[in-house]
Amino acid sequence: MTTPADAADEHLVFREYLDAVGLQGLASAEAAGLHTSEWYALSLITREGSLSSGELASRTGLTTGATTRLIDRLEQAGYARRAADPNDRRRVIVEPVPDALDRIEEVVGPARRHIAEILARYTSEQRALLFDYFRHAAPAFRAATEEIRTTTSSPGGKKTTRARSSR
Amino acid sequence: MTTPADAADEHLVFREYLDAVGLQGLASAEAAGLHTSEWYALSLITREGSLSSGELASRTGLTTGATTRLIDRLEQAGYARRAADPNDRRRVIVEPVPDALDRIEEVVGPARRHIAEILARYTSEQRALLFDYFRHAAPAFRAATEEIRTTTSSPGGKKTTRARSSR
DNA sequence: AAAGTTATCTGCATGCATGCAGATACTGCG
DNA sequence: CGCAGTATCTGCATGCATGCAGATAACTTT
Repeated sequence: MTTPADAADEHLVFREYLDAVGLQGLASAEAAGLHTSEWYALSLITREGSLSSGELASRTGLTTGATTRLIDRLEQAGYARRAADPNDRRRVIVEPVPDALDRIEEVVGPARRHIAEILARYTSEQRALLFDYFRHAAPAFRAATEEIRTTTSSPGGKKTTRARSSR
Repeated sequence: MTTPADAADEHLVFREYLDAVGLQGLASAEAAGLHTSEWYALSLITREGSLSSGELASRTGLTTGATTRLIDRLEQAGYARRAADPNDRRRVIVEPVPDALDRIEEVVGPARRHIAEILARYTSEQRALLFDYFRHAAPAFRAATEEIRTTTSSPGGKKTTRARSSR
């Protein structure tokens, strides 16, 4: 039965929470040597298992050229690797390097430890509820991310540096 | 009574949650036209109320020169403004522009809406618990951020472009 | 009031992600 | 087999955040 004052408070609390988590993510990414595009791409190929270069381009919203360089960086950093598509030798399949995810786990370590301390003060039932929230919130955040990205980026359509059919 | 299997599951769930939230933050920042340093700086001055240019430099880990440009960008984007320090006319005090925070609220809107849907499915008591978590987790994430930043950045000490006293 | 110290700003250079356009390699259809 | 379409890569150019070092202004001490 939240009173209006509580509602405003909840608003602020959530705002600060988002800010803090986002900042932590940013710091982790920086520590891992990952920029926005790289993190996004790595998250994509990790969740999908693997993606072709072109698919990665359209999902990230980058041109195919920029995506090639993006894959170069991910590969050089050891987070991903190129593989050949047996059915179509033009295509390049990008997949995450398993060990690399452990390296990311390292940079996320501080956050995990600090949060573990917080979680330790709750009962098992309460923890279960929190993890239930985490489980449901993750897709919600991903949906929000997509919404933001599609709203922001020009809907005109990506230049994909395709062979110019005109002429 | 979490079984080992559950523990591993919790690990993964939390990992995905962090990834999703971080990505959302990244997308929001991009939509707001804020880069890492800018977001961090804006978060700092918002929480502190105001900060001098030099303090901002040391807190962000940037040189004073880079901080000047950082403030330029924040000011031009309308997120912050410069104010004079009445006690020391050399100093520049940076403070957030109140209205600007509303603009950030906009880009965070999608996340807030999606999460609101999730939260709506819990009881008041459960929501209270979740917000209790948010309240405690925010400082924990900030601590983790500091830990990551200080661990990563070279501990040698920042070049602050100060008058080189040494010779 | 002169000298030294401190706070911020500015010019220059660098590194880097990205877009664009052409190049290359491969597929599939006729 | 040849040709059109497709997937990825590469060279060039651009924009931008940052570091570095000097410049400027203001405070502090004696």
